[in-house]
Amino acid sequence: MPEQNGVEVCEFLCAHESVVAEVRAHMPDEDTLFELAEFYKVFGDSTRIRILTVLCRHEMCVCDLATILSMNQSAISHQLRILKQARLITARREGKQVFYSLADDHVHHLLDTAIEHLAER
Amino acid sequence: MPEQNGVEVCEFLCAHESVVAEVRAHMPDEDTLFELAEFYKVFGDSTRIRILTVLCRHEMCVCDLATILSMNQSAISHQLRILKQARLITARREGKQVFYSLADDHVHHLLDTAIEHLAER
DNA sequence: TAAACATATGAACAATCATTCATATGAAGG
DNA sequence: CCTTCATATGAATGATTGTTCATATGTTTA
Repeated sequence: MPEQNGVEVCEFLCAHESVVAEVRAHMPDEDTLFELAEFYKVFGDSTRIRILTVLCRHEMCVCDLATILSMNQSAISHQLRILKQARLITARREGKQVFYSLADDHVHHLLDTAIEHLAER
Repeated sequence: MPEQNGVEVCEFLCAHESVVAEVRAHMPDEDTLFELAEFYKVFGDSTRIRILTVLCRHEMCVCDLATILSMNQSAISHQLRILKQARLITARREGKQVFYSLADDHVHHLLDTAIEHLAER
């Protein structure tokens, strides 16, 4: 049994009191952790990952994205909106078309390392 | 209008053919991108992020986690299973209790940088 | 071995979310 | 202006998922 200041067994809910207290004191605030989860959630969809991967190579208009990913225009537009709200991509209108690209090098780098990481597995 | 090998307007679905062809040729395969999305999906839930944040500081048994996060034991157990399947955490049984901890330093580092990154915003 | 305790798990439910369909907005060209 | 084309968006739908409840598994102790 690991001892933590002599407290080793459950009290009410089996709490190792001192450890619980210590961890609680150092927890980042709820809002930050929620935001963090929301940020990851955006990456947690294969359509959005595919869009980002494409934009990693080249800026792209909506219908080209739809062609490449074999999905209809509406679905792509909806996902682009989510990516834009998360500030991962930016839009540039040129006549009738709208060209999307990665928001900054940081997103680019984030994607590159993620793909590398997967390749290593 | 940006020109791509002279093709600048939509054909069937407004495709800038050469760019589409070039991007298609360099796309990582679907399975890899799907896996990547699945990986991020695990981080895309605030309960799981909170669990990981706690384990970042200290290994922890299930009921202590439940206490800290003010959730019932079953909910925690379900989420721990998901984190374990994703190889983000490992379990160590000690008598009646099971202690969970981060799988390796890589996960630890990944979390630290993520929280840092959010703080900067 | 029976009881108590910590954890795991299956089923059910509610909530969230991605996609589709229909339609609206906004720009270019006749 | 009216039409055509590219994109955006609201509503509806089907699928996925987090949590809860009830219960099972596995371990210790009386």
